[in-house]
Amino acid sequence: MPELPEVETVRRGLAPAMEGHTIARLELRRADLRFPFPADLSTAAQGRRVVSLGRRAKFMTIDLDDGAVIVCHLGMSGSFRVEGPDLSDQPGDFHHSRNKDQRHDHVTFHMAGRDGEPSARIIYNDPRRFGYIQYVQRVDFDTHPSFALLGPEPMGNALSADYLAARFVNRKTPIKAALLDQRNIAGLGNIYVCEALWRSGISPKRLAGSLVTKAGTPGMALKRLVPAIIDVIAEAIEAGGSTLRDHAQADGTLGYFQHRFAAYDREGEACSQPGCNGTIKRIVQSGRSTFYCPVHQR
DNA sequence: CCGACTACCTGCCCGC
DNA sequence: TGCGGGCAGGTAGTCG
Repeated sequence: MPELPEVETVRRGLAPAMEGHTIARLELRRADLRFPFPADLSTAAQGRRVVSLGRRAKFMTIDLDDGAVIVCHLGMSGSFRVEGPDLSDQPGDFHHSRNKDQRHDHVTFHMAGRDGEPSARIIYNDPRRFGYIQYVQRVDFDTHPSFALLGPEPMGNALSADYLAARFVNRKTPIKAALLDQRNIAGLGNIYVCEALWRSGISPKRLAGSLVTKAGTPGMALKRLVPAIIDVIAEAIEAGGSTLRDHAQADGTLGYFQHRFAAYDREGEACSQPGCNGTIKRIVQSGRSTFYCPVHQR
């Protein structure tokens, strides 16, 4: 699930329970996820106050009061939920997760408020364990190997048609793959790439370089693509936020908003682009499903 | 250097 | 009802 909008939704949902609170204990219930946990992570985090929750691309960042940052990537199946502080003791506790298999609860942040009393538990669940946690110093973040090569944020000032033209010129990879490459633009995943291409009427099979003119400037399609990316991400964050509020009340689980996508997972359905009589098709590119309309995406 | 493929892991859904 | 195959929102490593 987690692409940029989902991570942002998770960040917003966790902020009230973490920002300004102290990590009384960081419980690691296994030695690794995708990678081993950083050595001494629990010790380093214990007693630290969370200054702020942030996000870079699909990474959520937990800034601590000593200048360190705990960086979380949710992989394919990672999610967080908020419990407590003591609701699990209540009979018929509806806050207890009904949808998550607790065998896959791998990490728990035991939080405490300013008074030192337990305030909440932030639980990371990840069945496939493709997620991972890193521990870096804030001053090193931008030059850290894991983050230095990340492209611009879709919602940031650095993203422009001119920028993408410079990245895509002469590139022979399909635009679908180019947009999934986090070095070109950071935060998009399979769903939102499909959606942005559908909105901008660009075939996912088109080579990235074909969106750039001979003069090296953005072609018309590339000029459409940038606002399509910005809009679809902004709308997804908005939708995630609204659904998050509902879900937080239901069972405390964060980050699984449901959205009706225009192309993704709609194989065989009529294209909903006004005036288009196409049918959504599924193809495989680089081993991953692409959904698109062959009629209006050229 | 570039692009495609594979592996990592579990759960779920579908067809037989 | 059980079982095998395919597929899933991501990315790092390998291979040609």
